[in-house]
Amino acid sequence: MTLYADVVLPLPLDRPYTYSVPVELEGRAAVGSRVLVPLGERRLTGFVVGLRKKKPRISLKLKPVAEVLDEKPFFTPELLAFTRRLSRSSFTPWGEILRAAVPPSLLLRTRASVSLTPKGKEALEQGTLSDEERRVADLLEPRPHSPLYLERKVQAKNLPALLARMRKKELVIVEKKLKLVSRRERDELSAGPTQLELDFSLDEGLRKAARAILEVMAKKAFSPFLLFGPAGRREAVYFHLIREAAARSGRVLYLVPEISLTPALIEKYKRKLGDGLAILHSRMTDRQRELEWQKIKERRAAVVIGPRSALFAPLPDLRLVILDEEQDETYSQQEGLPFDVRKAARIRAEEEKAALVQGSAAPTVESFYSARKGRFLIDLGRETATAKVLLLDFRRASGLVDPRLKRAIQDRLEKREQVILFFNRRGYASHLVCGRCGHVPRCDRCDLSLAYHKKEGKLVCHACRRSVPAVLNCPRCKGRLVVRMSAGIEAVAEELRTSFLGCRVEVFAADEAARKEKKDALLRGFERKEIDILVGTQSLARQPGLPPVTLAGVLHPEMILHLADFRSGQKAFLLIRSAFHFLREGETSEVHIQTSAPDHYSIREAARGDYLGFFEQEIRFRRLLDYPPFSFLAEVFFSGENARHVAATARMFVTRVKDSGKDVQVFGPSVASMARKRGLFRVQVNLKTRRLETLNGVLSPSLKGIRSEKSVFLFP
DNA sequence: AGCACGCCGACT
DNA sequence: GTCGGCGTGCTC
Repeated sequence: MTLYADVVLPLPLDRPYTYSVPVELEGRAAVGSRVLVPLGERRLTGFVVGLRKKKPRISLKLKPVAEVLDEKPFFTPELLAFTRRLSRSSFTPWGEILRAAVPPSLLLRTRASVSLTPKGKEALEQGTLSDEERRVADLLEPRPHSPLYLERKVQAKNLPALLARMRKKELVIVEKKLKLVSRRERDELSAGPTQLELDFSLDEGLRKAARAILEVMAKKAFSPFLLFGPAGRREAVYFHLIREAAARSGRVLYLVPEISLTPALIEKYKRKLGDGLAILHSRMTDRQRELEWQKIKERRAAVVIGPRSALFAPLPDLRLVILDEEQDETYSQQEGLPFDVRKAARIRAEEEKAALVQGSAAPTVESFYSARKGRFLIDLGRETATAKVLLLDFRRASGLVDPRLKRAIQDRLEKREQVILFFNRRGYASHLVCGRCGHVPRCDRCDLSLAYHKKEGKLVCHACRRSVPAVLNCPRCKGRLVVRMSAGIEAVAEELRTSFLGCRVEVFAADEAARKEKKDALLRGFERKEIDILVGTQSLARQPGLPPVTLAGVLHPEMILHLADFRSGQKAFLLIRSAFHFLREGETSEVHIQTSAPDHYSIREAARGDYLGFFEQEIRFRRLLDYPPFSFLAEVFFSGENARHVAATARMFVTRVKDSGKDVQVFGPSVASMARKRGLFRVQVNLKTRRLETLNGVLSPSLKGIRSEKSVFLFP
């Protein structure tokens, strides 16, 4: 009786393919194995997700598995189940999730290689080739290349077709060669018990907080927790839990935002955790990643620290998943596969029957709400605030920077201290507007109004970063374009330079910092005290390793409140709180918040450092307007290069949702506010319901068969 | 993802 | 008339 294997391939396919298992491989093929299988002309690595004796009903003659690549299953059943559920919940094919989970070097596959035939060589010498053919032949004359390489090098519009023609004429041959795994000798490292040298003191309060979590870990059951409190105390609890887990040979996955994984932090963790620590992050080379994987699989790591990608760490016997800085926005809106790290961490913990410990000093409102309701909130207390906070009511002030803030800056400058100011708008003035017809120049790709950068005399699209020289006259009516004054960081910098002559002021924005050298130069300059005042957008707030200052200013955080986003209150709160992270410890440090909405609770409570105060009012607002967590919201994004195509897809999706007859409110489609990548059109559709089941019931069928790039984010 | 097939406009 | 653009569909 033949054995059949259901294999998930690392491609955007919606179901596994079935292969027969040759008798000689039967003993080695297991659920979770990597296998090399034929697909069309290619051979590639797939993952066995099921084995069965019965032949499936498809009438195809099944191809055999070519090779089993592992002695022991590559994925544990838990990890496999996790990726399957993640695939379902993120509407991403399982194979794509698996591909993202694995170091690329572990996915062998055939690679096409194009080489010139003797006949082709002859034709090249005799000059009987067409222009395009000759360019290809020139490249192939010294040695074969991959079609991809040719694609990059040859300026041909349709290279595959060109190659097909050349192949027909026998000018070239295309071979599929298997990229071999470099069977390096295994680094013979002792796989003995991992030694963690952990000795952390934990006061009685924290010890008590950790006890509930330890109980769950001992039972090997899933249970969520939210550690609410300052970073230092959270970390103390984490390390206590890690030590306890290690003592029972349990393993820990420790997720942090990408940004906070700085070399300094990695060093700190290494000091604390020693050899038993594995690190996974995006800047590693394939080889490094592979080595860390090996280490984790071979049980030589007790703790894995990393962002997003560490979610897939192949830890055996996982007892604890830590998700620190739970509120961090990059957990949901990062590049790559469209899933929310918070949701994914929960699924992983559920499948592994591990404890899930989320930590934050200012959790997302949804998370805090459910933690309190579900009684898994652990309050670690507040930090005693040392900094002085001033809320500057800007409604009657003039200029860009409040006179009171200016006096404070003056004071700091005299003491030779540095200042950081945050202002969440780039450039000089936001846009140009025609004085006659009211036309505003917009980006023809993103449809956003173009920002006017006075210094460079350019109009810049803040979504796709394209810029065009600023023009003086309206392209429509030839009327004169005037600057609509709404200042950005450049204007602020200019005002400060005027006010404080000889003062060194620099601006820091994501586009400004696009060139890494420039970004580094700015940061180093600030470190060396060559810059007195740094004015930056939100991207500066995400910059690790700046030297602490004694005065930080936040200008107009209320601008965030105008965003069409139900989380804007939380975002404003977090922006203000992020300024506090740049302060030097001590009573002389100050934060000034200059705002025209000093009475808004997000701003007032952020100034007071009162998360609970903020939460109570925000949750009231959410309930009033029926936003998450009191309703269920799906934000669906469609993107692609072809605007018409993207729009048509979105419209079809909306039609399907409306035709479903389900009780769902539909908002959109509308142009998404920010393009993630250059030149990609993004269209957004929001759905709102009272019941989660309704949302799930309508999303899958409505997205069925939509192959263009899409992402779905669910709230809460 | 690759890759083949098959259908319409512009040029050897 | 062919070339060559790209939308559509298939791969166990």
